[in-house]
Amino acid sequence: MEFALAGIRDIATRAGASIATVSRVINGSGYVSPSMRARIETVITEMQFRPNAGAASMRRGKSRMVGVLLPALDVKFFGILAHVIEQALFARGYHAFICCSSESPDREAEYIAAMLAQRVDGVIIASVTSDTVTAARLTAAGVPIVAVDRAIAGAVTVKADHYAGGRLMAGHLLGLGHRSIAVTGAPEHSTPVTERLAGVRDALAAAGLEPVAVRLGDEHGFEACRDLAAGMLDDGVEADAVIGLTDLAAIGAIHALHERGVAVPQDVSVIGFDDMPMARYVIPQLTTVAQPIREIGALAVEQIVRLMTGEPLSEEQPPALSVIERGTTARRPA
Amino acid sequence: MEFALAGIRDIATRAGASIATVSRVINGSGYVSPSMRARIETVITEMQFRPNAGAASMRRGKSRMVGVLLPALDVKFFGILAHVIEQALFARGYHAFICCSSESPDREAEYIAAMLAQRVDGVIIASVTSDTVTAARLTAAGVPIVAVDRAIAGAVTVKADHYAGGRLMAGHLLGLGHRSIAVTGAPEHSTPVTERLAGVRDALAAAGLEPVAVRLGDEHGFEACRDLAAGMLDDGVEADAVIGLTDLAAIGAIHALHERGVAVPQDVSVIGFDDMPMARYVIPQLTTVAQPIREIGALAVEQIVRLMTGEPLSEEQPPALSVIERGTTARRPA
DNA sequence: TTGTAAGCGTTATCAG
DNA sequence: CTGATAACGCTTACAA
Repeated sequence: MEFALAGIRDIATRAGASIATVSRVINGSGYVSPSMRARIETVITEMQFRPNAGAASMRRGKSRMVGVLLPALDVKFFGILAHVIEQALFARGYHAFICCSSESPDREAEYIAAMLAQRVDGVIIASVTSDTVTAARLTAAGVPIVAVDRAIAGAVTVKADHYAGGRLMAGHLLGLGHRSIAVTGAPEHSTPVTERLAGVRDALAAAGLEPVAVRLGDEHGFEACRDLAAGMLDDGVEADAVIGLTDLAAIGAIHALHERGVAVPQDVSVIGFDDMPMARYVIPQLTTVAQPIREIGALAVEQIVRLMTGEPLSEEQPPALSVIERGTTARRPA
Repeated sequence: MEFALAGIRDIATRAGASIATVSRVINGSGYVSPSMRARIETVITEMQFRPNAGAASMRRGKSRMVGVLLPALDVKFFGILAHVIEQALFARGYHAFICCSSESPDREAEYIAAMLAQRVDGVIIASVTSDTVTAARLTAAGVPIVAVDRAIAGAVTVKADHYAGGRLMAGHLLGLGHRSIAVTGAPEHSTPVTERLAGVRDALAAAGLEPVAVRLGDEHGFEACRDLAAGMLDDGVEADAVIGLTDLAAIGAIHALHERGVAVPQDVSVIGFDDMPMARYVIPQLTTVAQPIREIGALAVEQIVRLMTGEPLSEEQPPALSVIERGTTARRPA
């Protein structure tokens, strides 16, 4: 015996009130006498009543739901980001509609359509494509949007300064006396990765240097990253330090190095980027540049909420990146 | 100049048709003459029309949305699970409403309420509490439910056989000649962890043994796991092998061991559980018991869809667990 | 302080 | 083959 969820009418009848009054107590709007309110509240809990969000949204023109479109959830970085955003949204009374584009532009477009259909009040997105069209689609519909981690031209963007992060990685190695620096990273077409690389190149150039090798790949899994570094090593590249454009790329490099009998950091230093938990799993633990991911998520939520409520944007910026010195970097052997 | 999204009426007027006809082409239901259909479709794309899902759901009594309630997204296991489930659901025409209970029963209840409000057609849940009340809440409302990873009494459950996994871990070590086996793991109150422990104990008992130590904790982060093992070692526990009830617990143990100058696997063997990507990050790579997480997610979706559509349940079971032998286990030194 | 009634944007049932 | 029209469950003026 399965019952349809109770409706506002059922509550009204059972409590001997009108649906308007019930609505008032649900939303805490307008006056309701204490006795009436008590009676209605009792019935509501008795009948396990939950106002139909779809109906409310339709009537109200607001869904209190925000779309969150990320490339993946099974990639640690985005898993954390999704988690932070979801929790922050919830704390402010919004629900997250989380979707994974799987790095596919088509998929991304389909999800944008779904979000439009759900009448989300706003969207937080780490867009696969840096083109403006998906953003335009949303803005045309009057849906505010904030880009996270990956910028979108013309949209409010919350992200770390990956370029600066690149400079930090190179700078740290340079400060340790390294001069022959190789770079590996993936996925190749991700803008954050590209920006970090640019930072690395510029910092090196400022010292009159350039990378002894740069190896980028599309696959960003562990095996792929290790193979990327392995290929480089087997091609005879001689480096006294390697920069992983992500922590995983760095860890892959460590494995490739280890398999070839070169000691980290005694023979070669390795530095990563992100400071994901995995950075501490390897022995010695990975030196890396920490990205303030939780603050980024929180700020993205702050901005979308302001956009949705019409408040002025926050001037706040995510905290700067910083080098976390651990065990995989050392002064260049003399 | 921001426009409200177009409605079905706008389309109807602009195409010189009735809303009923427009509805027909949207849903592909009933007959519509080709010419009319073409005209309407043009207008729909021109105006970027997206039918309001809330309204449709209200009218239809089906939202094509399923709630997915997990303890977290920033824990790799659940990140992967969420990803798999989301993609599988999407492929079948459903949208996922993903929520994180953060291991809090109260939070879980709030999300159940939210899902009820969204009128989800079904729920997939890895429940924090093994009690039946949250499930009952859903079933009372006629919402089908499938439990994933963590069983719920009376509900369709899709999970690995953690108990068997525990036996596998112990069995592998026993087969290698180890006799003094210690166990660490977290979070302590998670049923999968508890079940694995039971499997370990039983397999050991069958060999006339019992763990030389069992250290469980609530925190399941890296530091916490390492400290757990460190405490055990510092208390003078002598083991020739340690079982990590999760990969992270195992990795924490490896670090604790390493810090104390004991070599893995020469002096002590270590085995984990889950076969998360992290198992391959450590050197040597972690021997572990692989859990068929993607298949579990896919099967959970299969079952909830059957429940929602009234089809009989699938008899299929998730594939069995298996030991992935890598570098952290070795025969007991003579 | 509470009730009546008019929608919100769809879908589905009838007629035509 | 197409068009009125009645719900669906709620919020919100406007009355009482």
